[in-house]
Amino acid sequence: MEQKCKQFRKRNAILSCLRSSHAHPSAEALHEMLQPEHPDISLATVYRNLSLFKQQGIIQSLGTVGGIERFDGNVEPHVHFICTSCHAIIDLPQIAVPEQLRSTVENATGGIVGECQLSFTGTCQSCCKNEKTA
Amino acid sequence: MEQKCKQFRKRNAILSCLRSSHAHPSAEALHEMLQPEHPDISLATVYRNLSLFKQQGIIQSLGTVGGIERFDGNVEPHVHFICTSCHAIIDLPQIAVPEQLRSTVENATGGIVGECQLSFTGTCQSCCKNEKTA
DNA sequence: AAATAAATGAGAATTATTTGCATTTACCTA
DNA sequence: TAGGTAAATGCAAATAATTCTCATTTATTT
Repeated sequence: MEQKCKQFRKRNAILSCLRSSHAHPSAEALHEMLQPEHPDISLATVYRNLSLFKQQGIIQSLGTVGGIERFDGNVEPHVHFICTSCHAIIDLPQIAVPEQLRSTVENATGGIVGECQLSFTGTCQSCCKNEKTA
Repeated sequence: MEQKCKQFRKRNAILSCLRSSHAHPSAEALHEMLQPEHPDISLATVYRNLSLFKQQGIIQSLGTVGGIERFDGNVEPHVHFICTSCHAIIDLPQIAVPEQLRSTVENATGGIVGECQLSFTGTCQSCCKNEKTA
């Protein structure tokens, strides 16, 4: 069956792939995830569109982990746990982002606050296990 | 006057330069800061030693800002404000890092938490002013 | 259907960081 | 103090993630 709306097919594929992932993928990981359904999307297009989405504020960058930029399709403020061993990024929805500090920061700096990022780094459960057995 | 201990002269110079800076410099910025006193330190040595210090836990990486890694000689947990316009990083000692959440995170993930990073991104005071006049 | 504008693929270019290797420097011991 | 060993460094080449160029394709508008 043919898709009705052909506009931005690849662009939409990239966005919905990111949004449906909980892995906070890199551009390359996203590209690989798209392969089965869209083997004709080039890596450059993934990068280009991620850039665009970021600029539009419909996705967020979590910064680099192990030298590679990671993305999140969920722009609601939420906390992350980052495993420094396997570079997994896990959401921590049970913890609140201290958004109320926003005005404190603005008063302290005289600037304007956009985002607030709270993250914990460490060793994830499965990497802890592997360390034991190793 | 000759320095008494010649051991690790360059290494120590790099570390104390980072420690005495409030700018959270990149490797290259640090290299430039060292030029007047130590024009013979190569950029590779700066990178190498920063890597070492990080591994030893005596400095911390703040991740990349604008694609460039930034370092902090202060390993005490503290909050940062990052200007997305000029890439300045400012300490916010008046705000507490929610260290007590550490155990909550460990319970939620089953992993082990090392660091806790809280940062705010936005536009700093001087960049706000420049936007107005521009 | 033609014209215009936007999106994409492929690969080259860019650039921060890392690495190999020869050299220098510091330390230790006889 | 001289000689041997290990660590640290400079330089330049290598690496690798990301960006850019440009020709081509795809969509939209008239």
